[in-house]
Amino acid sequence: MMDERKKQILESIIKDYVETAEPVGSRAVVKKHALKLSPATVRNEMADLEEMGFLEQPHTSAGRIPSERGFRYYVDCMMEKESLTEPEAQILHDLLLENMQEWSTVVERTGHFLSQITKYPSFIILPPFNLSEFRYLQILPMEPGKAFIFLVSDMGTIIHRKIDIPETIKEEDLRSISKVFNQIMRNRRMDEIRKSELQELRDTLRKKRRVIDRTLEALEHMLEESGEEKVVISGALNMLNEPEFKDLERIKRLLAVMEQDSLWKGLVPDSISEAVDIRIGKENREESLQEMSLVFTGFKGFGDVGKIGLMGPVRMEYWKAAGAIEAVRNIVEEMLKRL
Amino acid sequence: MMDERKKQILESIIKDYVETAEPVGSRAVVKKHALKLSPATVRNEMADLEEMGFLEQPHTSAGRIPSERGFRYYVDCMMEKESLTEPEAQILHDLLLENMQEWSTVVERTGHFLSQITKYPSFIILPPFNLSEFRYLQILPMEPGKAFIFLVSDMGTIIHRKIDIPETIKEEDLRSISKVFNQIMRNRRMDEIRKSELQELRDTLRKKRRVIDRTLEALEHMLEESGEEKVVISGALNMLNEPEFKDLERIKRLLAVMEQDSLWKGLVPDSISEAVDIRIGKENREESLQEMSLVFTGFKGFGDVGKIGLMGPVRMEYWKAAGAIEAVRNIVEEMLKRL
DNA sequence: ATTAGCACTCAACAAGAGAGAGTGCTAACA
DNA sequence: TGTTAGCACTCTCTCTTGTTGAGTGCTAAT
Repeated sequence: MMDERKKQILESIIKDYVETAEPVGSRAVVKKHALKLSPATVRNEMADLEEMGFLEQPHTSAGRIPSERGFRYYVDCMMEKESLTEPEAQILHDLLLENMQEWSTVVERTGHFLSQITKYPSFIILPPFNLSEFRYLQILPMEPGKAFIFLVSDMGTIIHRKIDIPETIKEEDLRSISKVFNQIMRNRRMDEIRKSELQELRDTLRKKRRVIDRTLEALEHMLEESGEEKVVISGALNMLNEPEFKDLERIKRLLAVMEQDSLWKGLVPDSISEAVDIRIGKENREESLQEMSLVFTGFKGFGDVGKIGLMGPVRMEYWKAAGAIEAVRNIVEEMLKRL
Repeated sequence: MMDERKKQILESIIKDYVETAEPVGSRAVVKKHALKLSPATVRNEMADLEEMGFLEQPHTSAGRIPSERGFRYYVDCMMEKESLTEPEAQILHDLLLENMQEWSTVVERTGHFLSQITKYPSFIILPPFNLSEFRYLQILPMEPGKAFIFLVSDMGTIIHRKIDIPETIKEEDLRSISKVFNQIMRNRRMDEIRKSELQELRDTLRKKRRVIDRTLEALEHMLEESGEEKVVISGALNMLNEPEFKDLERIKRLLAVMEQDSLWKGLVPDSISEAVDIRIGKENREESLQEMSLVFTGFKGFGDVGKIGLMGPVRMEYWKAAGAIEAVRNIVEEMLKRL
């Protein structure tokens, strides 16, 4: 059914179409790839491929373009990921393993890197904070009557919040309160720390009621607030260079999609890991994503998985994107392990 | 030269043009404002206004549109700021004075609010951290061999950094080190803390050399890094609804401008305060901003001034924008004072 | 000083005429 | 039987042309 020659022709058409964004005709296929066939033969094959659903015609007398099913077949059965070039890999390496002080800058740079080398917008979805491990809580006095609570996770992420405290309380007291909190909570996963336990704490430290109440309040608040995945999109502008987004309505839709965090958060974590997941056009559940493709994968870290990926038009260089994503995933995971 | 009637006509044209984005003709001016004049008379006046440089014609036989000078004249001599409506003011009030736990969310919400009610993208430029007052430094031990430095400013902004420490050192020691740092640095402005003083510190605490060296290193690093203004842009998408940005090239330029932080940082702080500053089209120094207008003002806070503003097409509702900016500036300043 | 009238200009839109690219089919060919 | 040349046909794209309508500037009348 799908003999070698058909494959070759399909590949030709895909490569050509991805590059030019124009329907490709039988003549072009022969020329570009120096086939020892006449256009007429290729036409017959193309008719077959169309019947199989791998190609389609925008109108009777244009060339063919690959259908989404065509891309899917190519991706599944023929594609080979294109790994990063030597210099690209080097840059990535330097970028991440060099100066990894702040987690937020790492994310920023990684996203930047991805969109730079692929020319597609990248997205990174960080897992919710409350699934990480708790490491440390500290209450620090500030000006009279005020204190800061710091909550530190294993990854070095920090959230903090201001609370009111009685002016009479001493730094010593705050320290001992912190200590008790820490005994219970140290190295627990954030989402395991349930309200019942917090209640228990409240009993243990009955004496310093005021401070403790405030702390617990703040803590609950922090845990709630932080239970959100964070979405970082980089290089959104790249998408505007793709000819499919030359019309205003689409651009608006596209940019609206990118601003809508909730949409990304719902991205199913299909990929248990390892594999790079590819969603082509209508394969995306979310309607607003159905005019583009996603290439993404999960990465282990933070005790949970985050997601990292690229988006592009359906006509995207899946091989390059998949290669880049894979490389970045590996290095990020390695980095997180070392930490 | 600029009699009452001319003003009235100029205003008509501006209002009309701002609303429709179409050149407005003599007929329209008469109709819309029920003037007791014939189109012909208005035409004569318009010819005068054009000669004065306040109007221009896209081509011989279209209506007139206000020139940038025309807008400038209007803004300077005729415009009245339009204050927020009662419900708008209420929302703003609730938004800011309600839940002001985290400074970053305040900024986010303020920007959001501005762009929501005006339909223009808003920008907020936060002053560099190192111009705020220093409040507190704390070194906290983490896992063996690691510690966190926290640096807290008067505004509650926090920066932190991980450092390596000898495993042998005790929490006690860290605390005493923190204490010495605090004695020197407490309530100083960040930019006053010079390297010479840090050197002095190093001498005082000669014993715990290793930790102190690391701390100082990190501190220097933090002070350097934090010396940046931060730019937050909100509601960028709104701009795409303006008909002047219906063409792709402009959109790209526009979005590129918004991504380019450095550009905003260079925005001269012309406004000593109080006044709302308006830059119309080519009045902007930066070339990439010359196809749009800015309405902004400084706000005192953080011991320095930040900037807050709106951007729009030259054909923008300056009256509304100026009113909104003023209102927001006032309430933000009040908020910062209370803190 | 204002206005009516009129010829003139120019962008925007629609219709029509090629041009060009690509197809599908048929018949010839190896 | 698979491949190829030839050819009529289809459809988009582009360029041209004509038409319409809004708006102007000028002149002469009020």
